[in-house]
Amino acid sequence: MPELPEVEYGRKVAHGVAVGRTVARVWVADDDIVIHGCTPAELREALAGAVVVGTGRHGKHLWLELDRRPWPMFHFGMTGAFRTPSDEAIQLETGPSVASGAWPPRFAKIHLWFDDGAQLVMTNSRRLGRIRLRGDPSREAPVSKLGFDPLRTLPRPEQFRKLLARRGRAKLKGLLLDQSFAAGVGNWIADEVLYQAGLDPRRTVGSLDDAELTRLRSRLRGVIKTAVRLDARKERFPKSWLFAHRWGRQEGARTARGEAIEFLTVAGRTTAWVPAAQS
DNA sequence: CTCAGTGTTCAGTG
DNA sequence: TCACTGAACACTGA
Repeated sequence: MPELPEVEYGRKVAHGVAVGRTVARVWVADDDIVIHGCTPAELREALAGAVVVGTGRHGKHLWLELDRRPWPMFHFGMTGAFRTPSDEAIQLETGPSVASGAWPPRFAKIHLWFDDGAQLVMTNSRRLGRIRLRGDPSREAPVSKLGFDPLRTLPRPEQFRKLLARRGRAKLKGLLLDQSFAAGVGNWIADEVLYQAGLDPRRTVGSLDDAELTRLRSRLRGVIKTAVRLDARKERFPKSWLFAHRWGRQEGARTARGEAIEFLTVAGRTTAWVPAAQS
């Protein structure tokens, strides 16, 4: 479920392992779905011998900055993660190979060795992730087509209002999931934000009054900041959140406050919400 | 065996 | 033009 906080954690892992180091060895999977728009050989050549000088992220995309172009960029899709040999840390991938701590992990798509012996692997079991090469990731598609990144550049209230003015007919859930509006929000963040803001996911943007609009913006920031601060470790998320109680679509599921959780399909996605708290 | 669920894109509809 | 729906993508795990 990599949404913005999980991807930001991936960036942090990559930053710690790679920045300031030279790529000593590269292995790339023979996978022409995940390796997208270039060949495995081109990806290897771009990386081999390069110095990693930084990392970047926008929404759910992240990339390594090298001392030469092009740069590799990564999207985890529904199941990807960055792994290191020692990380019992965050398990974005699930399954027996992860539990067993096998190294290199199953579903490895790219494996980097650095000059100090550190390693970094991107896994992607369901192959909806992508690895691309870009001359300037932040200024080219797909990143250039995305909206604001709520962690780095959440618009001021006035600008936020302007962005919403053009989307009056959109449902709130659909708006939040639209990557050209807010990059990095996925299904659980959208539901969490709407729960905390007390808004029905089926409401339209145009129906919001000023107070509701302020709550939406403020909870968007709050949920993402908290999840990022906790390194996307879900077991550490506040128990007051909808998050901990929504999984499994359990009949009779309730929040920590005892409110009934119900499920809908909105904007094509399973939506958990709390009728007693959202209107 | 079936099916839900993750994120994204695209074709078709209103 | 905008937004929605459903399908497709690939795969695991319940």
